[in-house]
Amino acid sequence: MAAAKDDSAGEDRPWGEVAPEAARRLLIAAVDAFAERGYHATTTRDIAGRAGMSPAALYIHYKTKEELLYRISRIGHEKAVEILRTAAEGEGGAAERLACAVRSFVRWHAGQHTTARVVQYELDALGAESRAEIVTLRRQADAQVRVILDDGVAAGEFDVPDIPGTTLAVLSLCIDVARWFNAAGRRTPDEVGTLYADLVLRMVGAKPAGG
Amino acid sequence: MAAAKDDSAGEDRPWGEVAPEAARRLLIAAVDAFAERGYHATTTRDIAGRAGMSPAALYIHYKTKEELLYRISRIGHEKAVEILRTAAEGEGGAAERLACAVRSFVRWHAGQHTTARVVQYELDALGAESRAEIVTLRRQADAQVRVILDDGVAAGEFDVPDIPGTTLAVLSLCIDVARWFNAAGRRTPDEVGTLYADLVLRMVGAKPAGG
DNA sequence: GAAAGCTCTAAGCGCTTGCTCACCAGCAGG
DNA sequence: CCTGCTGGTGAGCAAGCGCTTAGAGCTTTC
Repeated sequence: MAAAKDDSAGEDRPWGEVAPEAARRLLIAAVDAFAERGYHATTTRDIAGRAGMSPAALYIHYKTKEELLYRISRIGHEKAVEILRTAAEGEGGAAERLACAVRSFVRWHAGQHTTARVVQYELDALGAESRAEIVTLRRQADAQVRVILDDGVAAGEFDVPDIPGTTLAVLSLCIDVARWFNAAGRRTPDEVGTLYADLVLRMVGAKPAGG
Repeated sequence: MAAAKDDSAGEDRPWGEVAPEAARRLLIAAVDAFAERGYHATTTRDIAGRAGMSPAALYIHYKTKEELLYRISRIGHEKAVEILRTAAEGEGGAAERLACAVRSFVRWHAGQHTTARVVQYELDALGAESRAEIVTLRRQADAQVRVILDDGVAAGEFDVPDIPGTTLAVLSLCIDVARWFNAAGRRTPDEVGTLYADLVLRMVGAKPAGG
């Protein structure tokens, strides 16, 4: 059980790619605020305040409040697609790749649940153009899981009567982790990932060993 | 497969219990608006407008905008608990009851997805007291599913290593239907309910027939 | 060492928000 | 015909919103 490359959810640090330090601080502040209170309930004053700056400073680095959300959403979705692609293109049987995909995807949604919450639930606060762009990324994520299921069924490893429906369910299950995680706080992201990988293998009727 | 009483998601009409006609119209308008744009992005003028009334009329029937959300959330959660309890207390084996619970819970989340979206995703727009009250209802919903899983494991019908975790996953899967349903619109609530009931039975390792 | 360029701030503009208040139509009871 | 009640309206208030603008401090450039 070490074929499909696993780790990819843990990067150096969450928002390293955001360029000027002040812009990065603002973006992180925005993620926290959006996750905590929602996009519309968050004020630009709140974001700037959390970043230790005046309200006007925000507009030096971002044109609008919405651009902040867009940036967050875009980077987050790219990360999500990357996680799933890494798993889908990994080595090993379909079951291993599916387990790996679910494990790392869930681990990300749990560990970075504040980011994930913004990414997954504030999508329609975006304008039409930005949203369309993000939806494209989302479809790429779907496709990764779909491919694994197709492979598994073709290889006789899985028993899945409804592949599109099951794809949807698997992704849905993983995504919803962002909603409830840390409400109780009893489980680690790793534990949830392992549990969910097991549940999903059962959902697709994976043969316990070798197929 | 007719033991556990099934239907309970379809009532006479959605908000029949809301007393004066104008209050009901306002509440329905609020559900639509909250589901469409989110609680914070919805204005009282928008709600009143959808109900064909002036902004001030809202305050004859509800003290604040938050009270509207509270009323919606309360009634919705009561409905959810009722659906799960009906299934949990039905006759038949654990597998039948679990399938029934998932089927009717999912059918509600899909069919009434606009209500369900408000109920499930706008919870923390509520004040502390209201939220606490709703959280109690939510725990009751959890308990219903938990009981079915306990029964199934005790009877040897299910194979579930982690009962609390699986309970969480089952509910999570059902709830997230409210998020994605009708985005595409290819499936009926019934179809999704049936698919999900099957997936959940696999998750708990239910013996295909008789146990 | 003055000019130019960034980053950031204090102050505030125009607008929208949740909510209120003075008032009014329709309809019962006498 | 007046009275009182219920359920509605139009106008508008105080507060808070996203965002702008004039200018201050600090480097960098020549």
